[in-house]
Amino acid sequence: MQLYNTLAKRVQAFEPAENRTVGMYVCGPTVYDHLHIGNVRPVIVFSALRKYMERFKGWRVVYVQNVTDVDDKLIRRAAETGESVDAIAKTYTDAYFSLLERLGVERPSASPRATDHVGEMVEFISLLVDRGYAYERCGDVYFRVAKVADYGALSGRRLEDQQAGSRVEVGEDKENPLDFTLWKAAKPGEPDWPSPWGRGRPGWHTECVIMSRKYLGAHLDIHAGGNDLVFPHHENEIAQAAASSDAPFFRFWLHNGMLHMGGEEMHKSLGNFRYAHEILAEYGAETVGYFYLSRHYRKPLDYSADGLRAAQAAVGRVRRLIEDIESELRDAPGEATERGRAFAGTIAGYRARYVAAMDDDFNTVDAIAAIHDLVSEANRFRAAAAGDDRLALRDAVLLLRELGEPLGLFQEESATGGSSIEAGLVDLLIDLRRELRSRKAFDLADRVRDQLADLGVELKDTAHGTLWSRR
RNA sequence: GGCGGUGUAGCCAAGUGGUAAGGCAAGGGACUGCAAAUCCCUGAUUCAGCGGUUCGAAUCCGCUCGCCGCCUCCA
Repeated sequence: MQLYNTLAKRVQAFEPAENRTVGMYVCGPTVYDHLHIGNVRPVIVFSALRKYMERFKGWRVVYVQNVTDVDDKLIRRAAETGESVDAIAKTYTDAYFSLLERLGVERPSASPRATDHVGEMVEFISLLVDRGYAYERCGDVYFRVAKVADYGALSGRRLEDQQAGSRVEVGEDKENPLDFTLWKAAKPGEPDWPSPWGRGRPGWHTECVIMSRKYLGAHLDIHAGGNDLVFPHHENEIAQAAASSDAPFFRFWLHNGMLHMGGEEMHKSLGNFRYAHEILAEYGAETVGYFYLSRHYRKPLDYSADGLRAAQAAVGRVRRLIEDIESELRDAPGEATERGRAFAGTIAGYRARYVAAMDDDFNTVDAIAAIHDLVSEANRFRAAAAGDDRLALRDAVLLLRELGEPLGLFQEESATGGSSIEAGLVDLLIDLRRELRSRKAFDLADRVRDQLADLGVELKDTAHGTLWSRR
């Protein structure tokens, strides 16, 4: 498949480096608060990419996502609330995993925490100091940016330009304003660890270098995150990797666009944000997922209640088809007819379109369009076909579920199947109601339908029987 | 100042040289005891504006205008 590589600044063919195994590292949360709906975009997008690679490309994906559990924001939060940094980190790490579950997103293969790797980071920083790429000032250690020949290659900027118009404060004791902190001397009361430069804590950029190498080994295929991380975070990772070893670092760098609200980028500091768990509770995982994936992942996405409502309606259209067909045909016996086989051949074309779209820089928007065209095709067949020809509609449902799977869509079980008491009772009422309708006792028949609706069960009378679904 | 993104129907949104996908909303018709759903029909002579290249441009080039971002912690 083809993916846009920020490092190359163009779309390139992507293949796993070896053994059909893809190593993917996605920058994870700093656990000082709940995620807002902007933070959740890379979570949804890149886990969908992961699933697509697993299900449709036949690759094994090792998906590593760090948890940053020590940094300035956590320390500030601790000072504000009186809780310990550890307690805050635990609270929001748990909240994060709970959110993943409610989003229907698979857990990462590994979720290494920064605080579990401080020793390794100290060793790493020592190596950089030994090699002349880092220097100590008053207990802080800085990375010497000017020593890396192609610093700025990822973000497309040159050191000289940055210095000219830079807003960076020169203060501190940096040799160069762009030198970044590898190790911070601890102030009293802050979490700290021993190091050759005194007690302190690691800077942010180092953990990803250590952890990606440790957990992905040779499979440094893809490093992903929001495009606000291109500079300085990812640039600084690359610089450290180059300074520490000649071994190659990540080949592909993928970046998602920012979520906007009211035309501006969403930020905690701007106050224009909504918590992800609140939106999720309001609309459900399927609608939220559809909303994100109906816009190309590299472009900015504007949050809006209208957009979520449109997503909800669009998802409903597909789900209705699935529910109706399963309600009508799930237990129907019979073999595929000739006309049914022709239909199955037709819908295979939509699968091909979906794959082509997904392979083209993960164009979920076109992939979803193919799904909608498949739904239209199936609806037309459904409106026209009779008898055993209709059995082929089950193939459409299987295909919809297959195509929806990487996207986290259309996986929910219909309520109609199985042998639950509920299903049995609804079937019984439908049976009785059919009798009422045949005797033109429409007032009673309507009462059954209305009262079932109040209970959350929707009845639909069609030429092929009465169908039901749960609302 | 440096670097980058973006502007497509009422709304959302694909499409980067071959003659405008898809969704939502809206209107008309069919079907239906009614309802819901579904089907059919209705939409951009046109892709911010102007100019250029080309047999051909939403797509390439130039200029103008609007909006957003990175260069500082940030998904």
